[in-house]
Amino acid sequence: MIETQTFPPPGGSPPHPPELTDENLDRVFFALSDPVRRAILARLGGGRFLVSELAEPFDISVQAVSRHIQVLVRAGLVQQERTGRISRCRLEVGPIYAAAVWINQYSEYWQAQFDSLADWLGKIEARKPTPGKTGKRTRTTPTKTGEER
Amino acid sequence: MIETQTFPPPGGSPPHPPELTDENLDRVFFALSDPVRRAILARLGGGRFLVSELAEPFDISVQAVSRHIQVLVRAGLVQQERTGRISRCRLEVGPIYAAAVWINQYSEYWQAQFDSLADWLGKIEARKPTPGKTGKRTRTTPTKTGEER
DNA sequence: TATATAATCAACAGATCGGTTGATTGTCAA
DNA sequence: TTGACAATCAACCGATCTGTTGATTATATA
Repeated sequence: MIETQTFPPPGGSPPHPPELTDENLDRVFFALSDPVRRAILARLGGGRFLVSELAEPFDISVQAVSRHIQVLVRAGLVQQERTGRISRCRLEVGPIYAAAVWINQYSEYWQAQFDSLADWLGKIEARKPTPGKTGKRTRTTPTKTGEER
Repeated sequence: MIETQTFPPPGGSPPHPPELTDENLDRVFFALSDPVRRAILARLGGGRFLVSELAEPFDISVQAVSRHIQVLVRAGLVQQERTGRISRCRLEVGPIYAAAVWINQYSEYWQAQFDSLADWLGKIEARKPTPGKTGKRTRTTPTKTGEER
């Protein structure tokens, strides 16, 4: 049996990028796996927003967006500051940074095939829009009862 | 309403890192959100493995692992070569690269707080183990019926 | 040929996800 | 005080997720 491995962050070092525990990675990657949540993060890249403001672009209820935000909060990707009846949300990039660290474990494998990330990022810099927005919810993970057999 | 945005890859450019469509990102991030699947990817970093070999370290059935692998295949992270009754699995890093590209959209936000990714990666280089292994399945996304109220 | 093996398919169970509507809580303002 | 508003809670529904066991398919092999 493979044992749990927590991949500790380096000694004293920067502020505090979250630890790369399995649980943290689960929550972060899961939070990123939904287009609505990614769109919310993209909005939050531009500053702070109320829940109602974040909900406005979507066709779903405010309650549904509120729960998406809670998923982001549990993943550490969003922090909420409650003042009175309003709740202002802001982006917290630490977990994204942690995810980047995890992903870059595989950079050695793609270096053979692709440009270094920096190179490709440099190439797309020119046409770079604001971070990814999204559209309708179209369930993307196929149904369990197989379709390609 | 925010419209779907596909963030096309640059002109001719490298081999073919998968497009950053919402659907692709959904599948890739979802595939990465499970510790068993991440452990399988880590194993596959070391070469090609049979399904039965990949299943061996886990406490779950071969069938369950087979379905995890199918999730990885649908995300484009694993390719299977069937020869006879055996199916050899290998890592495909294109989608991980694509995920890295998406994540690096946020690098501008973490540059203020943290080291550049390259810097931190350099720091942990010394203690770098093989990519993340995992342990038991402990559902990490909490139950819907709220706990913090 | 008969049998063991690799892998998947199929059906099921229990938990979770993502949406809904309605109620509740708490704050602001007329 | 009363009412509007921001946000969450709560219960529900249908679909999906992850595991199970048993059957099936297809290939090796004794």
